[in-house]
This record gives sequence, structure tokens and C-alpha cells, in this order.
Amino acid sequence: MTTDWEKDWYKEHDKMYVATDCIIFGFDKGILKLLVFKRRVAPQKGAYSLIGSFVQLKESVTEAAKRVLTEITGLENVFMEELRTYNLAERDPGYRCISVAQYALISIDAQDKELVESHGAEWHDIRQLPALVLDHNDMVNDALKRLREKASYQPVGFELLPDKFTIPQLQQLYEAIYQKEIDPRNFRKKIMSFDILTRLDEKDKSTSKRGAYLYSFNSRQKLNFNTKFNI
Amino acid sequence: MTTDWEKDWYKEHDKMYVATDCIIFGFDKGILKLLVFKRRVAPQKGAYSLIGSFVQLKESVTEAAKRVLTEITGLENVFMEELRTYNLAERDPGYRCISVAQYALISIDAQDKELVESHGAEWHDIRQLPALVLDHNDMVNDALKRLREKASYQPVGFELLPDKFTIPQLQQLYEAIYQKEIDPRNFRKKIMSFDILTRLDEKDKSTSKRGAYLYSFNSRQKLNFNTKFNI
DNA sequence: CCAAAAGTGTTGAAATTACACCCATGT
DNA sequence: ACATGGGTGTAATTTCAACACTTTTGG
Repeated sequence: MTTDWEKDWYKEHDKMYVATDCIIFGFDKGILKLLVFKRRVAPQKGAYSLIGSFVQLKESVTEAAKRVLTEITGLENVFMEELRTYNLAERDPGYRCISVAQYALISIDAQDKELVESHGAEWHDIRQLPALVLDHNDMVNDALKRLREKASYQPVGFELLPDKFTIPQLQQLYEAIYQKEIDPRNFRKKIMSFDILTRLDEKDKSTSKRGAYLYSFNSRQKLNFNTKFNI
Repeated sequence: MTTDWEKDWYKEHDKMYVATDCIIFGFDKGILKLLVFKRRVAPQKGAYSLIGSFVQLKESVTEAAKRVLTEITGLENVFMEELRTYNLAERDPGYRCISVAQYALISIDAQDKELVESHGAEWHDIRQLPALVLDHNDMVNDALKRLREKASYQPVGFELLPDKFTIPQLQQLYEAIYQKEIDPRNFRKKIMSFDILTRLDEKDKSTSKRGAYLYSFNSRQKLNFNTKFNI
């Protein structure tokens, strides 16, 4: 006796396209931004979309995402994490295709600006995004939600800031992520209590006369991190 | 001028298999259990695996997962959530196949016991799982981790328990999830403070002479839930 | 009457929130 | 000398963690 299950197993199965789309966050001048791509070729020339690619047989989904990310920003070793799949049968009108969305955090001033522009990619304020193709706006919303969750138990800031940054900058970043004001005394107290920052003997005077101390992230501590990060 | 990006876009892309595997948790007699499947047909006859299926062109990944879940447990409307994809190019020795893992929480006594057994599915204590095929053990470990995270900010318990349950039962469930003892006074205080339980006028006398009050989950409150659930 | 599980309160420690003033310096 | 952003401390409140005894009842 064969059950449905067994028959099903032996039956020929369907192949489909697997794509990956990258939700790339950056932080610049106090504003949380997203890298979007203005399509310069058909299909949907002129429309905005996330940066993505089809996954090839010889590469993992992660590798595919890193491949496009490096292609467009010039960066390697970027923080990237899978968000979820977008897998409705009818999501792509052309052909059956599921997309594995991944979000990345990059330091905007480390990117290769020319390269980014040469691909038609643009940074947009997260609060004023254009309409994106397919379900890409959903992906962005979901990624933002995830970023907020993640920021609440891990110090994500450091991926988005340059190597040296000031406490007010870090605070601005958290304010941009959560879209709300944070008390500077409480913020500093909290962040310092984690013991993950090293104060440098340099000041950044670009935003005030007095200048603010620059800090770097103390990566030795990174692994011991399982404290709640309630900011 | 065409960039690599544009050429890449136009090039023929690769199709591959997409599968979904279900990490099905249940809770029975104080023990957190996983539903695994003993393969009764080739390939890998006799080996243990998760319950899964290839995704068909006409269905979403979610639908595919619900399809197998219903097929094997007889249950519909089960809580199920995507975990992540397992997507290494070489993960399946047969052919390129990525798997979207999903975890489900079911109430063991609602299942169709005969149906489960007729498919060769078995409940195993989460602490003593057999070796599973491919990367299925990784999936289970990742799902357990996720379940613990989720349980810390949402009352997952109710998916795993029958409609009526006692506080000591709910506590046992949390102890099984976290694999550690919880103080009964603190537990009760905390759970009650959320105001999500309704005490019924019935007692469960199966585990004590005195009997414990039965409660039901107050689903009206379910949506207002964004409190931290630190148990 | 007693064994076994159910049920209940308090206290000290720790974390969180709210809040206002002085400091350094380039102009 | 003053405007501007950088930097600091304290008290009230809330949350968390630790801890032990009484109640009920079937056998």
C-alpha cells in the first residue's frame, strides 16, 4: 500500500526561480536611509526596486546577496541577515519566483560612491520612500520592524556608523531607528554600562565648538553580548 | 554601454527546487516534543527527518507547509511561522534545493493520533532527538532558539496547550521551553499581570487531590500584546 | 490523618524614568 | 561675551528575584 505521501514524494517536482533582494540601510547626517535602485532597463524601466539578483545553481542565497552587494557598493564583509522569504505563488507576474529578503547595514561613508551611482542606486530617507516594484515596500517595512527589534537587544549601531563616532551621533542613530527622542543622560548612562566603547583621544569638532569625544567599538566585548539593550 | 548588472539581468537564470520543512513542537505530560518522521521509503529509508514537502508551482511556501501539516496531523489553522531558509548550494546531495523551514506549535491532544502514526510520524522528547537527515538537526536547534526568544515577548503557551489548562501546566510548559525551574509565585504573579487568562469554574483534579483551576486564554487581549514577557 | 500538589505576600536589589544645570570654545 | 552643542547626577518609581508557609482533599 502506498499512501498519498509516498506517491507525492516520488512524483516529479516543480522547479522555480529563487531570487534574493537586499534591504540596505545606511545612516547619514542623522537620517536613516535605504539604498534603492532605479531600473534603467526593461522590465519596468524607471521604476524603483530593491537591489536583488536571481540565485544561481552554484551559489548559496547568502553568496548571491553578497555578490550583488559588493557589485553595487564595493563593500565586502558587510553585516547582512536573512529577513524572511516572500513566497506567494502569484507574487511575480512573470514566472514563479520566490525571493529571500536580506537586510544589510552599511556605513555610508565606506561605500564606493561612484560605483553606487553608476548602477543607478540612490539613498532615500526611510520616511519618504518611493513606491517600489512588486512586494518590495513590504520587505522594507518588515526589515525596519526587524531592525528595531534587533536594536533592542544588540548594539546594531556599529555597523551603520564609521569606525570612529561620537556619543551624540550614536544617539541620533537610535533616534532615527526608533523615530523618537531619547534623553541624552539616560542614553549615555545605558550605553556606557555595556562597556563596549573605547574613548579615543580625539574629538570631532564638526558639529560643535567644544567638540565631542570620538569612540570606537570595543569588538573584544562583542561576543559576550547577551544583555538586554533597552534604549 | 551595458554593465555587468544589466547583462546579468538578461541572462537566463537557474531554476531550482524549493522545499519546506516543518519543525512541529508539541507539549505532552510536561515534556516538550518534536514530531519527526521515520522514512519508510527510499531515499534514506529508515532515517529520521522532519516533515516536509517540495513546493509546487501553484502554491505558496506557506500553503505547502500547511498542506503537509494537515495531511499528517489532521489539524488546520495551526500556528506556524517561517524560521529561515537553508540554502547552501551543496546542502542537498541530490539536486539543488533550498528549504524554507517553518516551525509550528500544536496542541498534542487535538491531533489525529491514528493519522500521525499511519504516516510513520513519532513524537520525540526534545532533549533526546535522533540524528536527522541533511541539516534538519540544525533546523530544530534554530527553531528551539527562536521559540525561546518568541516566548520571551509573547505568550506562545496557548498554542501548545489544550483550550483549558491550569497554571501549573502553563508553568511546566515554560519550564520545558527554557529547560529551567521557575518560581511558582513569581510565575503566577507575572502571568496574571498580563490579564490574558480567564479563570473557569472548573478544576482539573487529574494531578492533585485538591485540584487546580482551569483557565482559558482570553483571546480578546491577544492583539494588545506588546508587553515584555520576561518569565 | 497525612501526603502531595495548589495557592498566596513581602522585602531588598536593580533597573528605569524623569528631570536641569554647568562646560568648553569658536566666533 | 555669548551662542551652541557636549557632558554630567540624583531622586522617585517600577520591576525583578528570592524566599516559606497554609490550604485542600483523596486515599
